[in-house]
Amino acid sequence: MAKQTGSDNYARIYKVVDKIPRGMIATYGQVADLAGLSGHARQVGYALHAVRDELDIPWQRVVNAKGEISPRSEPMMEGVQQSLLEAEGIEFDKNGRISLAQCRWQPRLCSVAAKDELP
DNA sequence: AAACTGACTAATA
DNA sequence: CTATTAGCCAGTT
Repeated sequence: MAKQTGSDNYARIYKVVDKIPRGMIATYGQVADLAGLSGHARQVGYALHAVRDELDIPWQRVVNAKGEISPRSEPMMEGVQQSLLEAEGIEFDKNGRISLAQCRWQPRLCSVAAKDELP
């Protein structure tokens, strides 16, 4: 088919992130994998940066592989993500780290159903 | 059009 | 634990 790149990948990422239940978190790599972009964790972060607040994407539920909030370019957002997560019931470690083993979203129960329309 | 940058991950030392 | 290397893709200059 014609050009199906760029925004198409973003759409999957938004879809997956939007599936993350409240009180849980997912890593960039995980989102990328669920979006069918396994290995493209970088794109996930990039897509989330472009999503802005215009959409209802819970970008705050996406953290890096260390279970910590990644340092972003905008210092004004510093601490905002953590506050949002805490408001959802996420617990942070003393180092501002989240217990992945405890809050990691495990898409194997019945979520993620939406599936993707691609092979 | 080429080069650079960026909300990443994983492996290796 | 830190440091380094490699891979990935899109947007900006």
